[in-house]
Amino acid sequence: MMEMGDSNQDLDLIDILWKQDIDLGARREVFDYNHRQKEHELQRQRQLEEEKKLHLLREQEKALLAQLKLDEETGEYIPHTKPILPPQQAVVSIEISQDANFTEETGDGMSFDECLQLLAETFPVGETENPSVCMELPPVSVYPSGTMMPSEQPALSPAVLPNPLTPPQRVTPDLEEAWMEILSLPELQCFKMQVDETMEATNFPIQTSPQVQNPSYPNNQLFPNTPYYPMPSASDLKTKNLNVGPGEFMNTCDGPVPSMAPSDISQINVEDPQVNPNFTPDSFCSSVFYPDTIVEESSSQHGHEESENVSEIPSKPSFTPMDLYTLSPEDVFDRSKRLPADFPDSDSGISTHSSPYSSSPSKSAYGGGSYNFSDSEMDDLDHNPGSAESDYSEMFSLNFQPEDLELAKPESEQTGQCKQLDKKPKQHMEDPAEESGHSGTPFTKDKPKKRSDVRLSRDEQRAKALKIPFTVSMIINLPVDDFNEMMSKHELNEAQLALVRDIRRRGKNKVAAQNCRKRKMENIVGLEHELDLLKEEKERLLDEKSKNATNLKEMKRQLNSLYLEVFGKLRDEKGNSYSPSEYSLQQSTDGSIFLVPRMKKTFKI
DNA sequence: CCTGCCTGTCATGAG
DNA sequence: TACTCATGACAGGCA
Repeated sequence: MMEMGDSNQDLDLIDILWKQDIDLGARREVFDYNHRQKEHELQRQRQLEEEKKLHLLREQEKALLAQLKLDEETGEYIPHTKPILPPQQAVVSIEISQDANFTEETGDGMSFDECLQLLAETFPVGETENPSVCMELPPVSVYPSGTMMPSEQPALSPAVLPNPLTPPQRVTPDLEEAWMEILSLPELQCFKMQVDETMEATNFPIQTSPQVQNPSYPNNQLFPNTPYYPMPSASDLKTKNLNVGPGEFMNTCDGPVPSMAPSDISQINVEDPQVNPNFTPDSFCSSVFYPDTIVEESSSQHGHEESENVSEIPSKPSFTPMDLYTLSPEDVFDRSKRLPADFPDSDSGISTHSSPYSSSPSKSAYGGGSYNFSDSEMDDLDHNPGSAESDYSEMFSLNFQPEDLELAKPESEQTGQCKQLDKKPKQHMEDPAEESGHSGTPFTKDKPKKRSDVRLSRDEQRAKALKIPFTVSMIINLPVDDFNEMMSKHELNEAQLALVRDIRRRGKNKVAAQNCRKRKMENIVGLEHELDLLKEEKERLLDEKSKNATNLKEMKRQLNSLYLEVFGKLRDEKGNSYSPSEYSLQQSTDGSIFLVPRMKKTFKI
């Protein structure tokens, strides 16, 4: 019912517009011809309206009967036991429901074929012999092929179209309005809605900003609202924008979708997903760098290990025999207390197990007693005056008391004490000459002492050999100022100074190397994780691209069908249809629709 | 004995 | 300028 009213209003409006065209000087014969068609059209519309009214009445009767119950005794229809609406109200409700259904159909739920069918029903003329489509569709202007507007021309304004021979018959504004109304009818709106839905379903960014639209194609003024497809070739885009005939629709799937529809359709701006700058930047960027978990783990690990160091730093040096050997107790205590606060080695955490803090004291007690001078650098010491070894056994008392060790070691180290104890025979095995009759077989299954421990002991032994009055841990880990202060308190010769500097350098470099390797491993792990994320992202994007391509193809197919449908309804003044191979529909900047001949190479003025 | 891994050390450049 | 740190390269130990 409402549809009928709208259609009638539209037809009346078109009629009025045509009458205005008469005033504007439209040719008489055209009007008369169209007027006859118009009357015929109105007659058909009335017939359809009557049929629909009859159908509606029948539906109402059915509905009423459905709400009544046949009284078997009297043979009469009586209302149902359940409350029902009064007949008049029921009719209204039925109408509403039907309207609702119709609205649904013309809305989102309407298929494209239904839209076309509605279009055909609303404009049934011009199907075969009836060329009265000119009544509904504006008498499109026919441009000579030579005036096909190349993209270089500023605009498709008929006023500036240069052809004195056959000046383009500009569609009058009223006719334009009628044309726009036709294109904006619900029958065509459904197509727009379908296009919108398709766009939304494909997650295409819809841009309406004029600055963004067609930024690289300033000459594309023939279709200013043409959806912007960042396609590889701009020139290709230009040419295809000018030729929007139906033949190109299916052949230009990679090209722009021509916009011969009203601007509301053409406002859709489709960007190539591959070029889409909005392509999940956040997630991607967040995945580019190390995951937070890794960073947190690393930092927490560092913090934890630093705390371990903090816990163990104060206790270690104070009970080292070297300290007792050279430093006064209060001096050692003060330095040890100061260590955790201003300990500069922020990356020392990685080497908890092998850092001088953990290894130096115990190794001094155990490994130090092994006299393992296998390192070539220690050869000189080996050949050196036995004072070194004697002093060593003297200072790092072989009669070491376990209680002292436990006091000197942090709890974390104490747990591995047995392991450390087991390493001692291994050192003896490494140097059979030093074996004192102990059988190494019972300890062979135990893990031998680490090289770092051996190296530490070497440095310690060297320091001991040169009578360096500091612990290796202090030499390595003291801040520069404290280290210099400590050095200044003792008169050291060149050899001692060089050794102290080497010990400090090697110790710090060892920790640095450990941290460097740890970071390298973390980088590898992080990159592997990032690689996995990127693979997943690639998979997802490929899937999305495939879906988008499918949707775009379907959309172009529908657009092509609609184009052909609309084009097929166009008639010239004689009622003949235009050939899609010779003409094409184009839209100018102001939304006007033109029927433009296709470019012919052999054009002559 | 060979090989791969781990670790320490050196050299070097950057801060 | 000295120092510290990071890192590649090399070598030794070990399974």
